[in-house]
Amino acid sequence: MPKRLTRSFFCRSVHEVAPDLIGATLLFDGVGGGIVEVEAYHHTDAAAHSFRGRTARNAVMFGPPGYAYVYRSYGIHWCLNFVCEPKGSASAVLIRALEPTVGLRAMRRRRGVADERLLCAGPGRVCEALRITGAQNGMALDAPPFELFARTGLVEVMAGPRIGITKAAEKPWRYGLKGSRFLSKPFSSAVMSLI
DNA sequence: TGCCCGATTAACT
DNA sequence: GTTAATCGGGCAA
Repeated sequence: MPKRLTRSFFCRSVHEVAPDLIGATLLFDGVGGGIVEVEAYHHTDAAAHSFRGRTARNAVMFGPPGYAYVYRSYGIHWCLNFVCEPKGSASAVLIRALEPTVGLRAMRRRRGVADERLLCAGPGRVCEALRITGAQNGMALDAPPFELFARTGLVEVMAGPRIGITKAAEKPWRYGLKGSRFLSKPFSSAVMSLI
């Protein structure tokens, strides 16, 4: 049985936690799969919601690590983040894609598509498949209905520029599982490490 | 108060 | 490749 991720897992730099999440398993209400793509956001990073200080929307990012920060994107979609580092550093990891493994029937129904590769390939799609909304903003990640399990064994992690941003777009803070069919977009084969 | 724009997606051509 | 959908946050006035 894989080891559950606890609060302490998130009490590190967002740049350590983000690649470490590749290969971990995320379930919400018993539905989800393996994390194959994430992005890191830090308060010193112009692309981060926390960059310009605390507001009502991003308040959870300024709180303790190990909690979910969920925000509305383009007025349409929800996006899920994991808050990292010591309290107040205002950093988080955006969950961008999963390899769906548990609850495929529910995910297909919620998403309205049959193709496994399109169930969780993108941050908005992940939230739709897992039925995560603003109601989950501020919820603890180490307690139900969230379940997180550490990966078992080594994985090859790719790194590259983040998607859909204009500020600090050159920073290589997007991480993904090498060769996964479930990425929201392929990596251009630049940086890779075995962890 | 008004205006611009975004950590997106799906449906176009 | 391009664009509409859709709306709250953040900032200027």
